[in-house]
Amino acid sequence: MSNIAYFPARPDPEDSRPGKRERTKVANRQAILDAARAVFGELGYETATVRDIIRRTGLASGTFYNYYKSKEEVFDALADDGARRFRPILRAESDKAVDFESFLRGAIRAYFDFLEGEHESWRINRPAGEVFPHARATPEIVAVFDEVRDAFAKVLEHDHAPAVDLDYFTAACIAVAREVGDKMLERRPIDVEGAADFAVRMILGGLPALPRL
Amino acid sequence: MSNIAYFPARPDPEDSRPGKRERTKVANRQAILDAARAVFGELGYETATVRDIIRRTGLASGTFYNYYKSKEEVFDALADDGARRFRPILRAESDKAVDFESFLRGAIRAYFDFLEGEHESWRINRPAGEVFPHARATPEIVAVFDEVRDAFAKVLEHDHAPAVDLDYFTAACIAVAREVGDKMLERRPIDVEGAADFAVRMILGGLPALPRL
DNA sequence: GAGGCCAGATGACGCCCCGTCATGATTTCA
DNA sequence: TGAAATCATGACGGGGCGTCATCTGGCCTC
Repeated sequence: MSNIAYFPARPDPEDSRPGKRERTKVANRQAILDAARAVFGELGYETATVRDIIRRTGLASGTFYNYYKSKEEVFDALADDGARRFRPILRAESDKAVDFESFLRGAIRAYFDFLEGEHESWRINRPAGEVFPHARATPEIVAVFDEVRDAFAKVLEHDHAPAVDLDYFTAACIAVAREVGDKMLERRPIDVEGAADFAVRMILGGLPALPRL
Repeated sequence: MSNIAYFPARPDPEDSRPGKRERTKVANRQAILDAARAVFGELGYETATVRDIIRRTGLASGTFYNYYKSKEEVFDALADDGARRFRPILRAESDKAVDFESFLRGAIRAYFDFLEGEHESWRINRPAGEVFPHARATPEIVAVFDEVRDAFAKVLEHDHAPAVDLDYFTAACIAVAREVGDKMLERRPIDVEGAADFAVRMILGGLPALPRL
């Protein structure tokens, strides 16, 4: 019975983690998010139920509602999460860009790379014809949109480009990126470079033709 | 008791309409469609229930299922209906177009006019934040997309324009039109001409810059 | 380390919507 | 006119939803 390392319940003194209470809360929230991603991937958003999600976590049904109000809210949280992870990437592109073209190319390339990565964790075994609702305007998503518009404004001004309708232009660019990105994911092999080139050229060519304000 | 006009149950001999059975069927189907449009407009797609729709028609709940399998199917029917009404308009533009620019301008202008018209019958009193699911790929919608792509192919070839990635290009054009169209509807006053000009110029400018196949 | 407190996990419950189906009413046909 | 076909009806079983009274166990105080 020497004093070898055997510390049944001794708390680690340098463990400055929050208490167990807080930790399980974080873990539960994450577990629900993970389960939701899997269930949405397998059953599709429409078919999936709150019970399907919570069942996969092993938690009780009531527990779900301690974290999210509804299936819709978990979905938004997932979308928000994606936007939150993408934001710094976008910001980096915006910082290193020297003109509109380099920013646009960098941002679209980054978005398509991001799409390809995310793609894996979502499109698992989705029933044919099932479709995700278009992501709603969660705070983070709105922030990304705003950031794109602001970056456009800044870079275009720096280029001494003529003023255009920024709202229309931003919306149109995001629409092109989203749609071409979607189509890109449906092709085999996935050609990020080609798709990005297409979107960039289309936008870049369209810009000088736009009506001036 | 002369033979004045008193024909209790005499069928109109020159009435070549289908039998009563068929007529009420058509009427019911239409009533459900109308009710659905109104209910979706007032409550939003998510909130609305099959019962909300059928209640407005005065029919029994079971009757709904003699016509549509679900709320989703009525929604698709409404979307399909819109596409079916738009198709001849698009076709007319395609027929009278002499080159890509005139076709594009005509088609987008027609779409935006159509949007502005439809707008009225839908966006009545929608709760804030509520959103319609993106229209699913119903047969008529797919047909419209195909028609756009085919018209693009025909007109571009006629212009001796260099070959581009038609799938990407069509998707991108539709995306631009849809997004700019949406934004157009949010502005007051609604400026169809301005929005159409924006979309047309953007696409027209982008086209020559696209990568050649 | 004993005791009390309270955040939060639990799952049974009532509610409502869903889709079905046996029934009856009405039209059509012979 | 009577039989058959069609279809509107609304009651019903099933199931997901969101709540809530209850309980569990972490945390804090002495």
